[in-house]
Amino acid sequence: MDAAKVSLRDVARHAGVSPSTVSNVLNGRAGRTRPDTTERVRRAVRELGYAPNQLARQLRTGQVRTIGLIVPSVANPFWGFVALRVEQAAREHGYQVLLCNAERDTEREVRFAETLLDSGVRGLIFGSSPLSFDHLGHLDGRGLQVVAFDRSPAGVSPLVVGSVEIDNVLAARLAISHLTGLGHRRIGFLSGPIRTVSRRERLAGYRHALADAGITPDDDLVWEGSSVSTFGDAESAELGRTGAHQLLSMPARPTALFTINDMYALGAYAGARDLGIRVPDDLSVVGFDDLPVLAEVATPPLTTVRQPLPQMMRTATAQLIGRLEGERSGPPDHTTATPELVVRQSTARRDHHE
Amino acid sequence: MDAAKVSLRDVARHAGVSPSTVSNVLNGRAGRTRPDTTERVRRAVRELGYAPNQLARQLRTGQVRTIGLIVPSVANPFWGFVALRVEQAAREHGYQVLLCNAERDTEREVRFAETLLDSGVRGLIFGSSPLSFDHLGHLDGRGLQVVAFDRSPAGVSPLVVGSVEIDNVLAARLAISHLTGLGHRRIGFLSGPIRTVSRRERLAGYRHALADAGITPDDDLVWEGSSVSTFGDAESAELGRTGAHQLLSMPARPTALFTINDMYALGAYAGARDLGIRVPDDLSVVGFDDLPVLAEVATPPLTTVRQPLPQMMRTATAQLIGRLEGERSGPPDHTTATPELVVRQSTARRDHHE
DNA sequence: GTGAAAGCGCTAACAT
DNA sequence: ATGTTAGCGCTTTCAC
Repeated sequence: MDAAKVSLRDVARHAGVSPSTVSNVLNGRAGRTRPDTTERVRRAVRELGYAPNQLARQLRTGQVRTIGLIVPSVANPFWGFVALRVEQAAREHGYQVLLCNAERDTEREVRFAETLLDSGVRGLIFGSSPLSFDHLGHLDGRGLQVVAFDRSPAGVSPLVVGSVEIDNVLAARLAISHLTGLGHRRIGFLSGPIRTVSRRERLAGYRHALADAGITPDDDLVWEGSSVSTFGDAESAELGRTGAHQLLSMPARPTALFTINDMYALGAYAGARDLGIRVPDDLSVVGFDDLPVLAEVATPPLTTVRQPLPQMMRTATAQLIGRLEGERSGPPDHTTATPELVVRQSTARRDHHE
Repeated sequence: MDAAKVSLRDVARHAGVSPSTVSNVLNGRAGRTRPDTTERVRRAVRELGYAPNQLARQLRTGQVRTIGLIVPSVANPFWGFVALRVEQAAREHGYQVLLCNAERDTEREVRFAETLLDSGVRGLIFGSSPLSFDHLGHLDGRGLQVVAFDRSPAGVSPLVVGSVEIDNVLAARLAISHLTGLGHRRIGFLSGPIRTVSRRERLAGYRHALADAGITPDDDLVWEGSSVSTFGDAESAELGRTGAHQLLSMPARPTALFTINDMYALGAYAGARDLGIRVPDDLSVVGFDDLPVLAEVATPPLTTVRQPLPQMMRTATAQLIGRLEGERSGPPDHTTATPELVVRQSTARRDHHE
């Protein structure tokens, strides 16, 4: 009854068969054994409460049904949702997910990758972070396969077997043309360090869209906060607030703000409030991500750009597992999803109040 | 250079020594080897880019420097912060953390526990969830050790070697007496399913504090939402909104709301707004958790009860690892931390506007 | 101070 | 249809 240390051998003895038979029965290769033997083994397993030692199994087979998910910050609910989706998809393939919180720190990314590799994990999904995968270059040749999410495969590391992202340029255009359509001409761009591909692209999209509307981009309106804290994206909101303070204290202050994610937008709300500036009456705000519920319950409900997360994560996971199981090979798979603007109540016509 | 499949034997050969010597050098048992041998081995390791196979090591030693953290919902940033802290503390002891998202589902908890056990993990930290640990009873005897956070060890399972929680009764009293002190007499209690010890205790504290203020608790003011969605705590905010709708539509509606966590509070904000009820002018709201930044940037900034998370998680982690390493034994360790009320701007005097 | 040998629990050829 | 055997990569007595 006590499952303390029953090994496969114990089961074999108890059932009066050899270890290999037990192994065969347990690994679906029934049919290879006579029904009654199979039954005897099954019963022994049950009676002894046998649970296979995965360590031994994995050591022997070299197969580990686990993938790693490396995210920039578990404190940002966005990544919580990403994790949720990946885990869900992985489970459908019989895989487990190891969630690693890298805090946007390259060194930590490397350590995670190494540790996982050492314990047999061969597949990793990376959430957006540094520009390239150069820091993982030395891991090449160890069988590692990487799928990038929201992080272009630009570095073209041989490790990268796939990528999933949205069209960030388009996403930014969506946001900006919504704003210009409402008559805004001085639109701020609020972001943390622009060191990821996705952030670069969003900035590019912002500039293009402005130009398209006949507005000359003004770099003074681009605020790039630099993080100091080691505590990740709680900080996002904080940065959004600080950025808003600065941008809104300019002589010719912006009438609208486009933020790099919803946490920044929420922070910007607070920043505006601090200065007695009302959203959306005096200031329009567009966020990014459409954080489930949070964006909706915010005061006022946040207009934001949504990424189709569920499909994206499903795709990323399937790509990775496909590679791991050798069903897929050849050049990397790249998927680009289409963003969508969700208009709520944080944006209003500029002339509204003038 | 290629770290593909260098094993300890390869290193030994390369250095002209035996495997055991390499093992000794690598496991700190230097001093047992002559300095020059040690050096030779070290060089070989470097030259070959050797990385020990943890699977093999763990199989042999039975030691796995990994603990599991089971949380009810990674989509609630609160648990993200918990994870952050646990991981931080664990790292200081040289341990890794496996983050498991149980979605408040007992079956998933069991599966996680079993899977981890099968891969050698012996220590688990459980975030609040069901009332007891009965569902894990069958795992007894497999060497599992559990520390409960925000989840009383009431079930007194032999698995539980420690627990860390705040004084939830006191926490609720803090919130309620703040409110009664402001003149509120009809105070709603907004929660999801009251199936955890901590939620029960908060409800008890709410009732006591009311009684202390000479108010007869009215059960119509206790709203216990039932979750349906499988998507965890994004739902919290949703439930908060729904609950607020109901409570605020009563003939004699409450003038204040105490919510089971900050996500509910944010949801309640939205619910009130939907009905044209202003916070804090027409309705005071007190949350729970003090979600970093989110509570602060909310509109209005949220008055809430704070748990001293960093210390609590540090304690929980240390307790668990202490047990795993056999430094600690005997009866379970219980720690109760003291909550603190953070007053911001979501609460106001009741007579304010009457 | 160093090496030889056994074995952790499992699987997979290869017999029988 | 089942059993025998070898070995995944490591650690650890126990000899030398």
